[in-house]
Amino acid sequence: MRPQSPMADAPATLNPAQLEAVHHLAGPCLVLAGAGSGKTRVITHKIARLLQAGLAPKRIAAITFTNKASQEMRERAKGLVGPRAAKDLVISTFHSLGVRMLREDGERLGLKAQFSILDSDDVLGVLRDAGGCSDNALARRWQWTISLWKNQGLDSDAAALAAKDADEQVAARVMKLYEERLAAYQAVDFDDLIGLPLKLLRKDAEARAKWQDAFGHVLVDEYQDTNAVQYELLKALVSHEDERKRGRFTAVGDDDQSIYGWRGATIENLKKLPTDWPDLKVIPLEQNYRSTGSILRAANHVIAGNPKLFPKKLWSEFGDGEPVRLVACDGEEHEAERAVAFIQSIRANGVAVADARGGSAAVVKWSDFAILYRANHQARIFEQKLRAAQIPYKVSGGQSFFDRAEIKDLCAWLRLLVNQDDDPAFLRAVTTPKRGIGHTTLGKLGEFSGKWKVSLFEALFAESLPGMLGAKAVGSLHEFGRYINELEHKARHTSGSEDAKALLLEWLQDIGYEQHLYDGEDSEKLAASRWSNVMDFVDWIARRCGGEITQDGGATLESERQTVLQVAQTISVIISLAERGDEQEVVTLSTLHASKGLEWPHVVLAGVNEGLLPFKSDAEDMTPERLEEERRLMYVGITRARTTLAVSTLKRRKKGRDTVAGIPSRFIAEMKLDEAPNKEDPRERLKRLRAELAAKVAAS
DNA sequence: CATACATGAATTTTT
DNA sequence: TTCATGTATG
Repeated sequence: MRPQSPMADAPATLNPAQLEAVHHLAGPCLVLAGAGSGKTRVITHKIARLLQAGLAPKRIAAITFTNKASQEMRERAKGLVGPRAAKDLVISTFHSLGVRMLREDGERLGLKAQFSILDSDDVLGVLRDAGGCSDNALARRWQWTISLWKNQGLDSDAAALAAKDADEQVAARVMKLYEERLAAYQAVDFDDLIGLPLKLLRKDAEARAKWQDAFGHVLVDEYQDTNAVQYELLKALVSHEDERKRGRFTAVGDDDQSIYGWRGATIENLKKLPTDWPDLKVIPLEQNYRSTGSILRAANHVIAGNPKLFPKKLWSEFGDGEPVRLVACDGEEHEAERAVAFIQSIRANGVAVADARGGSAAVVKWSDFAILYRANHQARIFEQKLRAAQIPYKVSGGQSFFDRAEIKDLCAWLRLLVNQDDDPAFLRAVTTPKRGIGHTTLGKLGEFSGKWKVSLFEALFAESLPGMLGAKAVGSLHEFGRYINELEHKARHTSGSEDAKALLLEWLQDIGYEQHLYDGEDSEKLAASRWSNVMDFVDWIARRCGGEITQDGGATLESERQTVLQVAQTISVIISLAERGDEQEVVTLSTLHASKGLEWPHVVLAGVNEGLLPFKSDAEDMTPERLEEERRLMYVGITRARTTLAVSTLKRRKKGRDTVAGIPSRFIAEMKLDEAPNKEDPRERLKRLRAELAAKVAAS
């Protein structure tokens, strides 16, 4: 899934610290996994070790924070222990584990088994309603405050006591009403998915015994991101009555990468661990398999400014590599231009600077680059400059419109119209919505197409097909084929936004897509939102057919009127580009937060200025704790880079209409770049690298 | 008075 | 980008 395999350069065997972590099975274990130290390897190998020790797969729980992380971990585990065992491993998020516990035993708390889960829009609605207010911003603040309280394990009564000011008093009163509504609706919010299972384990001895027995070992990834309630839940799960079965868990995390304090994560959970578990085994992983010496040194210097919870210092076997570059820019626009220039120059000189470790990366790909920044809005200018330079990019987090299931469904149809030999598109279209063509029929069809080297669509109309399949199956297939042909004909001759829209709506009507969405989702709301995406998609196509005028980075583009089929062709191109492998050949733009856990050969840290990083808000003043978290954010940013790191600051900054002086972030001085013992002349360096590369090539 | 459009400001994000 | 607020127009 990731652009780069995180452990591409890891040795085949585990290092001593990793081994120790993997083999410590009996008691509680805290693995302090520095950036790039092979944390996922430790977790998956430990899972394998537990299986080897005789634990059943379903008794091993590995808990992550995001579904994506879960999926990735299951994939990694599968590669190590095989698909069979991997299938039964309990690899899930805190929240989905909570859902499971509540679905099975929620009734013990008076929650019916089919309770509903409110998403954050639902919650906002309930809060607006309960608080009698139409101000979205206020309701959001309530939502925020209430969620933080719940993350600390407070209910509305406790919150009323904890409320610091008038605003919070109000929030606590709204929270009381909110709790009553949720109970009445038999609904829970995301925070309840942690809080209620904890309540269950505390209140109900039977359920406690059941769940404590369910898991023989619990592994928690990104432990530094846990909030108070999540830790209590973990504790409850592994606090078995039987002394010999207590504390069977492995927490894996890095206090230096704790960057989610603002949403309730607490480092207290790390501090508490040694006291709560006196037999805790603490294992630091300090060898880094990712970055060059210069980059690690800068990272270590920066993080040295924070008080130490557990001493830890990253080191690596790689050479110093290139020094960290410092780029002072004349405003945001200039910064973006410099970043683009940085990317282009490395790509052009790829061979020379490709890999300071003498790696074999002869070609530098767009996906080797990332531009990281503090706040989302900073992405805008970079997008503009990248577009101008014709460099493909993606903005992280921004889940592409085309990635949504409903849009992919419809794109499959459009691709099929454009190219009837597109077998994957055929398979998706023919089964979406279901039209009585199942895997048996498709299997036969596939067999046939394989034998005669024709596409599935061609196979459809083969004369010998009725001999292989039942009359009913052949009938459905022919009907589908006829419909595709008819649709293609119409699409070829329809243009103009009005007509295009009519055609598209007629098509959706014909295939019963709206009904399909409502049938497929158990939540009506979700189905409705999917349908509204579909309508956006239809409008988007229709606009394109009408020959609209678009603004793109200042340039006005007037497109011709297009037929529906022409637009479908454009879409097909976009899709096939996006689908070529999982790995998109594009530059990544990401916030520092969203970059955690990822890595790139070449990274630009942008906008490293006082006020932005560390971030200063008018509302809150800078406490030492907040500054420390900002420093960890800088640390996370630095440690994303493998070989080249450019840190850019603004000498001037736009603020409103006027430009103000930009002050470089204090973190820049903290990197102590001037202390870097890399005094090599750049030309000498280039020579040396060339020589090393030549030696490598000669050797292989 | 209501709607439309422009302007400006902006933490960070998952379930 | 989005979201909210302000101005101009009907």
